[in-house]
Amino acid sequence: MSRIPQLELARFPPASVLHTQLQMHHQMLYRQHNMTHHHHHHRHPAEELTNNGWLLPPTPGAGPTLPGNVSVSLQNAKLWQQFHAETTEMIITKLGRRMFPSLQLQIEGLERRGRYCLLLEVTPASRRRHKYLGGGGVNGGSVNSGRGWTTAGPAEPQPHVNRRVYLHPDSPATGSHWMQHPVSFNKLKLTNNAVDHHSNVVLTSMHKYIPTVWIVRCDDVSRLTLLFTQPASSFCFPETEFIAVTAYQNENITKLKIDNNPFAKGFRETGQSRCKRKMQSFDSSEVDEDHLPHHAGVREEDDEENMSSLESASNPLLPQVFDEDQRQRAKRVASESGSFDDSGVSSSSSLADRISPQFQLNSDNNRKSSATPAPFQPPLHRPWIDHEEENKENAGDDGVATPDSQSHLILQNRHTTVENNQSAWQQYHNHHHHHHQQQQQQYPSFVQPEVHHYTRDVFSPHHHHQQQRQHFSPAVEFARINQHIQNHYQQMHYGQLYCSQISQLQRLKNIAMQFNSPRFTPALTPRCSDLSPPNPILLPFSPRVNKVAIASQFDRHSCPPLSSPPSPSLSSVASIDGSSASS
Amino acid sequence: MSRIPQLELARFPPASVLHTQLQMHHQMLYRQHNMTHHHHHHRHPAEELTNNGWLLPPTPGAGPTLPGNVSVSLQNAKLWQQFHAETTEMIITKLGRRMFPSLQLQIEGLERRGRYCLLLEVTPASRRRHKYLGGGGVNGGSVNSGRGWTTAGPAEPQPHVNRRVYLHPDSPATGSHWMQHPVSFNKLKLTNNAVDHHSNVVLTSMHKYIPTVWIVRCDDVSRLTLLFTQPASSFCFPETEFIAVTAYQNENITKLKIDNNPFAKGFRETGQSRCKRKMQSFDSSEVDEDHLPHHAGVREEDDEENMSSLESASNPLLPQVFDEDQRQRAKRVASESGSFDDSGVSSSSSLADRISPQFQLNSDNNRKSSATPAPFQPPLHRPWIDHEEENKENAGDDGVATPDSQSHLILQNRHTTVENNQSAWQQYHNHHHHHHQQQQQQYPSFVQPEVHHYTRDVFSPHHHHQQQRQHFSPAVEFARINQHIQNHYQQMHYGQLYCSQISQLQRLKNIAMQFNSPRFTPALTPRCSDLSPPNPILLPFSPRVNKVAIASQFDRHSCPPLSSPPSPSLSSVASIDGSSASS
DNA sequence: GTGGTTCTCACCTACGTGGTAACC
DNA sequence: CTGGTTACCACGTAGGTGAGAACC
Repeated sequence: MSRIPQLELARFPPASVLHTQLQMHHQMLYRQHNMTHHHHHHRHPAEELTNNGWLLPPTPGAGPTLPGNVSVSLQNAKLWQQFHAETTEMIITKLGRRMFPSLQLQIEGLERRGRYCLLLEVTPASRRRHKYLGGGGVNGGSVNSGRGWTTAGPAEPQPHVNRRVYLHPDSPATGSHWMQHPVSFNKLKLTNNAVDHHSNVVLTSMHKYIPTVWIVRCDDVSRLTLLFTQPASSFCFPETEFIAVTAYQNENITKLKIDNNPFAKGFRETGQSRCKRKMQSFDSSEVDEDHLPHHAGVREEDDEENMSSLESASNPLLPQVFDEDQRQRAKRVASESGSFDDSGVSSSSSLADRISPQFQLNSDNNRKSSATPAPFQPPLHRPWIDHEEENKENAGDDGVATPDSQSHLILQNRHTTVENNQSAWQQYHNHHHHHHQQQQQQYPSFVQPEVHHYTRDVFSPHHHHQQQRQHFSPAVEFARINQHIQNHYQQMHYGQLYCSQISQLQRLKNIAMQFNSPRFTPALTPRCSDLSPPNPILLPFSPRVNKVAIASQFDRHSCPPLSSPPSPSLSSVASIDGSSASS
Repeated sequence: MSRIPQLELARFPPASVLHTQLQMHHQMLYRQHNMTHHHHHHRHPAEELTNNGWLLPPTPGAGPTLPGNVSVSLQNAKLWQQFHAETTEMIITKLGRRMFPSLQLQIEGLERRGRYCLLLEVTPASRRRHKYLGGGGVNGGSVNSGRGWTTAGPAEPQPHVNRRVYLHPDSPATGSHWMQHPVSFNKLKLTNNAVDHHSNVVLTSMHKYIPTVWIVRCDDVSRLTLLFTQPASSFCFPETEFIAVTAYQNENITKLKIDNNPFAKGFRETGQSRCKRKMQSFDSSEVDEDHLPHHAGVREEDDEENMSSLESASNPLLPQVFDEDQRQRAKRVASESGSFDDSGVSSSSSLADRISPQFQLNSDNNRKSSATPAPFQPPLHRPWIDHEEENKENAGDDGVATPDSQSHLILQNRHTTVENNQSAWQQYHNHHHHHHQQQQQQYPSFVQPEVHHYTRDVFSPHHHHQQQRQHFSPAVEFARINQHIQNHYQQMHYGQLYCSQISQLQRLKNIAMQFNSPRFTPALTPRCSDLSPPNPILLPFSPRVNKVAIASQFDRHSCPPLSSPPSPSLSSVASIDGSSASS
């Protein structure tokens, strides 16, 4: 671990700076939800700042008052930071693969009797395609110069938001429910199957993403038809950024996964696994298939992680050892049948604290070596991208941000017509032809008209890397979510989604269709994710697993100042305090 | 199978005859939901028939109009009938055990956009305790005279309704959702743990029950506080009656379970199970532990059932063999991760049709032999029962039916005070002392005041065995359900229940508490379940697995005539038609 | 000892892992 | 050929079975 830091390319996206303005813009959008077609073509939401409506309380009768402070903290932040130090990778498969470090959040500040929906949007975190260099180790040798992630050309068009969003199965639930115990998103699955019918999040391989959690208040069920008038907050944690891959590139990531994911215990070196992992292959890449002893430095890590793996060993006497409440509390973190996942991990971290603190507590030291991304790689030859770009302009996108625009968050509102979407879909179809991806028979049913309207987004990746930020979601955000849910509902069954939510969002969808789909498409900062700040922003993270991370204000009446949004480093520092930091 | 029919005691409970009156009574209750305390002390609901309010349409603005016809059919009726021919037994354990033939229902007639809750209440189906004679086979011999289920004394006090009710995890959902695919209750678990915290259904061993499905309309979420004003229908299927046991008594039941439940494949004789089952022990009960060859007659059954077991063998190529939609449809019946369960069984039935039709199609022929129950067994010495009966009267129960009253359905409304419930709880506590059941440390927390009000019922078993019947649930029915849900919600977590439901029912609970818990406690017909009719009422069942069973009208404005409720045999005959029979 | 309950076990389903090789 | 994707596999976790012994 301490041997390769300067080769790893851990990236810390700087936060988008005008998040507060976006927030205001959203609020204004909500006030204008008069079911009539209206369009905003402001390239800069700063134009909306003169609207002082956002300082007013909610429209009378629009719902109960908001809670004062809502804070979200990443329970398994330490584990995420370990992965982030190596540039997290997440496997995506056709049938869907879970994220291994799953988002496990401790939520505070909600109204106990209020009702909320929790959503996780996997937001594109880079405008660039990514590439791993020197992955296999063509020649044996401990130097491994040039290994790491670089960028390669512009990003491919991303699936629409409603294909990248996941509604927490408990939604909607009371604030008491969400705050009672950590909320786990471990059931979420990532896929690269564009026609996925399982409500999995559809991503593109070799692209960078960051999970974004949405908390949407939907308290008064009698007012669910006006759900988009309800406030919502979004939270994301920089250390949860990851690159979607179909096969692991960095073997250190593989090692971390094996040593921390209980489902991968079969590959741990402690156990009698059928085939020893291909780890420690940096000295001899062709002979490593045997049970070669490895260097002492690497063994240190193995030992500590093997120790941690013991933490999640199954104990058949558990039901007898613990009393009922304890069992439930333990199961609570594991989230139903979802394996120990990170709960075993969190305990493993505390165990490893005692054994090898330099790995657990000095992850920032390791992270100081993350550097040297190549901001402008020659783009790969992907003609469908160029083709896409051409037609994108033909589709009448009037709010698309320029590729290298500053980190302004731009609201984009288009006249979304069936024709436009059809052409976009056709391009998508061609794109798949280029990629030789499967052309499945479900595809025609997927292009049914109602799916048309909200299933394709012509490359407008969202990006809001700020912690401690909140804003209100526009109507179409939920219309897309609804579409996603609707697909899932009709295709899936007794699974993770529940019709209560569907029925509620169905109404919203109908309204939002009259709304004619204004878009929420903030532009990206130029290579926001490809340029790592010299000072790692994760440094101030607390060493404790619990109550690490992010806190956020959640009060409409006391929004942060518009003119001076906190810098990324500031918001990261605020996360040190653990809860309800006000900066 | 054809060798032992005269020894089996399959029972077919005659339907309660005054179900229609109960229906009217319920409707009247709904009109009186004025949030004030009001009490009905009518021992015979016939007194309510003069109230013509039930013929009126719903109170204006009380909700959308009802759908015309709602029909529910038992998808896996054939499997249930196989078990019912041997008197179905269900294992109950401390931690909860699934029902093996689980209720899998095809629902029709709902409004696609309407919202409904589905609940399963495991209703006591007998006033008697039950006992199996000659279970182990004390002496080897193929005669086995006297084997079978008999009754032994009165039933023990039953857990309260809210401990015997299970909310389908999908609730609430749209009619479209419920009708889109069969609804499976395979996640339901039965327990004998009176202090169960897992929302399992609490039953008493050696007692007879029948599952009752409730469909409750909760369409307008803005009116959920008046949920009990919404209409509800209940359906039950006589062949789903079962006796709760802690260990199987009838080895033929064991055989059926092993041969049809995929999770019990390890005990099938086809496979190389570690220990061959103790089946075919009727000729040599002490030597049967070995791999004895058995009679040809029995082998016929084994062959057909082993063949059927092949149907549910796992196919690793399934994702490739089926397309996406087919895979989902197949998984749909299996209900998420709930094993093949009866879906493999339904196919096995069709397979067995070709091989041994006399077992599949002529189950009524087998059933003609079910007979000779002992209607008046000398009651066992169970002093806590007598103690319970004594205090039951002291508790001020003015609406309790006499033990041998006719099959009138009696609505019981009591001044439910905390004192009364406390005494009832104390008796329950004593009862458990007598039985040497576990006194767990959760017990004190379970007796918290709010739990007090709705968790104890002083022996008022419900009984409505009619098919094709529908009635409206009173407020307290849902208050109890809500209590059940509330317990589950606080004790469980990411599991089967969802806070949407809890939040909605929480409001109802608060209202229902002002309502002061009127009770819905129809009396039982004398030995309704212990006396089998000479002609098996299951005879008219359709041989097809799909669309067998029950249909029911669901229209407030066209209720069945009051004076002449259909006889049990009539309603059973109506089930032949498969759908929307009008008796 | 009897009758019923509980615990443990081997065996199964279901599914989450990364490795591997085939595939394109 | 390269680089990325896919299918399959052994090996885990998690949990649903009845048998059988232990228990009361």
